[in-house]
Amino acid sequence: MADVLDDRKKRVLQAVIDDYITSAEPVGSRTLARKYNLGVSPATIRNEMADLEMLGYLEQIHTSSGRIPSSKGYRFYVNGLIPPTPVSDAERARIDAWYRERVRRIEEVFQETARLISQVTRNVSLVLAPQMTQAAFRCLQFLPLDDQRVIAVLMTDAGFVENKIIPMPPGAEFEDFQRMARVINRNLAGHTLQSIQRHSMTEIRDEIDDESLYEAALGIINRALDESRTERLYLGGTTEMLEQPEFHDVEKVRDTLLILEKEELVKDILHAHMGEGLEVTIGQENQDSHFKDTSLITATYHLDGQLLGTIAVLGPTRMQYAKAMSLLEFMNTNLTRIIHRLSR
Amino acid sequence: MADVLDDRKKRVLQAVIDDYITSAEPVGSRTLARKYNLGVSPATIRNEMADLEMLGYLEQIHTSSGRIPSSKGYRFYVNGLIPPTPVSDAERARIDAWYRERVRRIEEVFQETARLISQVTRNVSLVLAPQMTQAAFRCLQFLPLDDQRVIAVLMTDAGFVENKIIPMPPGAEFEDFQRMARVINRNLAGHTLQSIQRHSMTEIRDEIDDESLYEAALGIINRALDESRTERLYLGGTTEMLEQPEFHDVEKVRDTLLILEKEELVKDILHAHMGEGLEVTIGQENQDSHFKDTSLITATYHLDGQLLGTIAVLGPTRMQYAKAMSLLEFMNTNLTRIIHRLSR
DNA sequence: AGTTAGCACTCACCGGTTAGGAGTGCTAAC
DNA sequence: GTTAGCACTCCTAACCGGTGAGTGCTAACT
Repeated sequence: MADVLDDRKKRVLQAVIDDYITSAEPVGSRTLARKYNLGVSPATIRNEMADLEMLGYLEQIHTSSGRIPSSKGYRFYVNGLIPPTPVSDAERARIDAWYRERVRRIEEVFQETARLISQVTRNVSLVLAPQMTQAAFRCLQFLPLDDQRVIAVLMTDAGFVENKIIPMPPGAEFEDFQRMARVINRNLAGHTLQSIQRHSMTEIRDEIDDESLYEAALGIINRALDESRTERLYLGGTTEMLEQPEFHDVEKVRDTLLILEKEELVKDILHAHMGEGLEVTIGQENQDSHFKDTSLITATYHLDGQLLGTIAVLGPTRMQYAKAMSLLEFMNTNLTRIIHRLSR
Repeated sequence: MADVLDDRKKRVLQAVIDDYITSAEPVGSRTLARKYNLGVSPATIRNEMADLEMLGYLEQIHTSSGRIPSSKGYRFYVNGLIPPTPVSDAERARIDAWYRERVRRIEEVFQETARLISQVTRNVSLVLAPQMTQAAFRCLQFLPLDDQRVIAVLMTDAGFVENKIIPMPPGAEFEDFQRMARVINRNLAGHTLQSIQRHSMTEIRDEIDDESLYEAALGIINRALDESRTERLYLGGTTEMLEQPEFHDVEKVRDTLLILEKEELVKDILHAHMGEGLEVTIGQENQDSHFKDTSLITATYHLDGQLLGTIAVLGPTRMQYAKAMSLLEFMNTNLTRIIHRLSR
């Protein structure tokens, strides 16, 4: 593998990619010579570009059109050529303001994060809220609503609260609910929601005499479990997407949106990329055939070392990688901070 | 005003609209004669169409293209010509199944209703969830979370529950919160959220000695008030929209989506149409210039005679009015039922 | 009088052709 | 190794004539 590009080839490749990312047009030797002072003539650049194409870093739609970067080209760019683009102070301020202004409750964080990312990157963003299965059961309490109903409130360690209105079984007293709460709390406290399965529940069943009471408690716990099992996916920026010339064709837009609507599919894809920190998947590298000409940048974030979720940007392979990557990296740490602030 | 169309003119107008609604193509005299047995020759129909154009019910893009209905034409159609299209049993079943399968909690009703409407009508749907200002305060309760935090739970009559985690002020005991809850509940029970203003709150303030305790209680009540004041808007079917030939141009799609993203604007428009039952606004009739070639069908629904919200369909003027109208009418009554079922 | 057939006319919508331009690869000179 | 020159490719936009759907008008028919 002669994958060691000499310095000038790197400079040319970088110039091609930088230019194509902003212009979305195939870029030719003349343009490069004019806009980027590479110190050589168009003819020389042509030779270099021919070499780069031979090596697979560039592609040509047809003879006599400029070159565009291939997936391999972008890959090389992302791995080494990418210019450092820290999130500017202005942008940090904007992000802070955004959260301060819009996010009141923990549930809103994810949707707003999605909006924010798509606004800044002008691309579709995906936010996978953390699964709660690792969260610990803290306690279950009942509150009297009226003579026929009680409200069950379930809390987890991470500060998430779930509530449900339960009709009181005939003949039952509020006292009964409180007794049951004590039994349940004694048995389940500290367990992760995941580990609370039929197993622990049957033990509790034995302790509770009234069948319908037990059913009611089971209801809320199952609901909390459901909630914890189904991680939520938030999308943003489907409008931003339309600004990209790649999506000037309605067919493409529709295809992409239809995919994005298949929540399970999208979740699976994001799961596949869940790992340490930032991951960039470029065009061809995508397993899913629908994403062969889009790139996906994912970043996994942690909450209290256990819960984890993913934030991502999806866009055409011609994407502002530098900007998107640094933004995700920044949001990654930021998100943890925001959530902590809110759950206090 | 010679707006009294003779019977044949009505039949021709209806045929033109019916055909255009399904085909999206300007419709000519020959087509009409072939597909709808009007009992006359194309030439006669041509004369009738010329008359209808003169009267403003039809329009022509250019000489020698068929005619398309004008706003006035649609208006006449909606007011009198529209064929009765009750929601079919199959569709009712589908709707029922949809709710049963997807809606677990009251908060989900609105989003799912939006999805459902857009699925059936293949157009954008809008659902304005009811304002809670008319809901009555029922009670506020506190639950211990740990030694530093309590959970405040606020309930309203309609069965909506709001919760917030509150850090315990230093030196305060859980007992203090319970005492405060009693004071608050005594003072506010039965009041509508709207009527709970600084007025009633100052009275409470006098009864509560600890400043920071009072602040905490104020926090949750204000939050509930905020929640009740900001009605939520749910959108559905932005993907469906793309299927309509009217939106085969990305520019149009983007324009429309950008408008729809301006939540306040959309809410205002919906408010303007809040009234009794079904309202249809066609193309030109829309105040907002952005909607000059779209139609909006709105339906106001009531909850317990007080809370009210709106469900709506937004689409090109060429829209299946009959279907959309009957669907909204059906959903209108259905929604009330579903919400009642859930809040029990 | 109302209806219909016939006909000339309009105009969007093709398929094919052409001119222009951007860009390349190659060759030969520097 | 670099560059100027040049022939070549191929996309794009504009032009053009034929086709067809549809109209309006007129004259004939019932």
